[in-house]
Amino acid sequence: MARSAAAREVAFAPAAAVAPLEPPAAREDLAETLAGLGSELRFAAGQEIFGQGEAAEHVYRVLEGATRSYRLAGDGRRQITDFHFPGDVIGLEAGLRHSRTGEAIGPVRLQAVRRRALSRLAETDVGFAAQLWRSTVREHLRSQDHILVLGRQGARERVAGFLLALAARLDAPEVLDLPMSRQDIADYLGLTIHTVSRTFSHLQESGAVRAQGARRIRLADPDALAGLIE
Amino acid sequence: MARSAAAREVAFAPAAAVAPLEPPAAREDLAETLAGLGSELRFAAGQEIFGQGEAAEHVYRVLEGATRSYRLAGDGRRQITDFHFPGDVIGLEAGLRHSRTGEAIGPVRLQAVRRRALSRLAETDVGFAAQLWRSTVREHLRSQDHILVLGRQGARERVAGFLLALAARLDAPEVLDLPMSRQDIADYLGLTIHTVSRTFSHLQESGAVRAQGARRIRLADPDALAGLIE
DNA sequence: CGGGGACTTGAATCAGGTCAACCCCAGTGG
DNA sequence: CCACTGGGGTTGACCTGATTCAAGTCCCCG
Repeated sequence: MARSAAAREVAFAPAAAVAPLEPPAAREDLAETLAGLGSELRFAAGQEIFGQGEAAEHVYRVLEGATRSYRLAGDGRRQITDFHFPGDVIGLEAGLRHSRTGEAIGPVRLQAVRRRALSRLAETDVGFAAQLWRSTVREHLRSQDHILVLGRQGARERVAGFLLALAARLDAPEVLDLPMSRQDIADYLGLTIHTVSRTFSHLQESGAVRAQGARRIRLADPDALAGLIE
Repeated sequence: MARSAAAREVAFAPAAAVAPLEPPAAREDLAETLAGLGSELRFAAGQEIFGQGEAAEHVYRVLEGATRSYRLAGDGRRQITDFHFPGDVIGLEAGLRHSRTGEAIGPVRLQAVRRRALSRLAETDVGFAAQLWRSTVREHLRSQDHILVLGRQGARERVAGFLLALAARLDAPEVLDLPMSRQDIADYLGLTIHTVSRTFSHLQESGAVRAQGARRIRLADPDALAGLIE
């Protein structure tokens, strides 16, 4: 998404260059606001944090580790909708129930905040309500990007884009430590584990990437990766 | 989505059967609230209502006709993210700019509401802020469904699911009048126009569907269609 | 050091895309 | 009234990229 982000820069133009359309109020982040609230929790690798269909009683802020959110189709097919990292807020719902399942990828440290507390805050504090809304909108924009990827890109583009997006998100300009398995990546990108693996190999052969074990990827030539997209 | 909706019924269980987790306050619809505001507009077939990257100065409520929202990839590839029908609110953004382009499919009648008016309302009326949020969440849930379709379903499933969803949305239990072209459907489902056309033919051969011209589809056997999904 | 899950790789297969021809029909103008 | 035109849609033949099936190899953990 380094590239996708660059594309968006063009499409939406730097904010600074545009006359402000509204006061930059309530611009702080939801995660910040949550920082003081709630209690700390730990989950081991693979444990479920919340389940699709369960009552949504908490919201979680990721403190350490990584998580995945997914939906299951009627048969067993799994579609991972997103990965989450420290600073992200997960499990936020407007309805009564969780629309997806959240799981720890590795060991995870979380901060759990009662949904009730949020509701009450939102009812009195307009700025907080705006934060909730913005947070959902941001998630929605990420989903739209995801739709574009799944609807229109080939395997090369998907994997290259995934690596760049992850690097941007983890602030890892050089070496990327993937917390998730190949199967996770496949279920996120709408591919099979085989195609993902093969594509990694191709990227390595082409010199765009150098692997040090399956989970440690050096982005040797980010421009080459970016060139594969579109 | 008649089927997808049925699936959700299972996953999330009927709300009535569950102890209420929060008071059913502010449950009314955003579109209702907007009803009084703003002025009426008309667009001809194919006209752009708002463009990706433009300042988001209005929100629109569809009164009559159908619209499509899409994003363009770097090259020309188009991904339609959603279709909209009377009662839907389109062009709602939290940021300054539109993240997608909105176009009239056929002649459309809209009601335009200034974004400023919404912002002001949201700042004073907590219930309205909640409506904004819920509306975005609903959109986001639709996107998640879309992601599942694009990531995990084959052409048959996509087209069958599309027809059922459209029928449910238009309250057309029998005969479906498609406002959009085959190309639109293809760009929504992440397929080519050829595959969509072929798939329609297959559905017709199998008796699930009967076509009366390209745009008028009789859902002869909805259960058969539902059976194709998953 | 051994076992087993995670990962890789090859060969065969297939779904969907590409290329190309054609049909259908509404609108236009002679 | 009819021939022409052009856009939308359908259909066939072929091709290709991703899946499937089937062995392997690697390496992490006990």
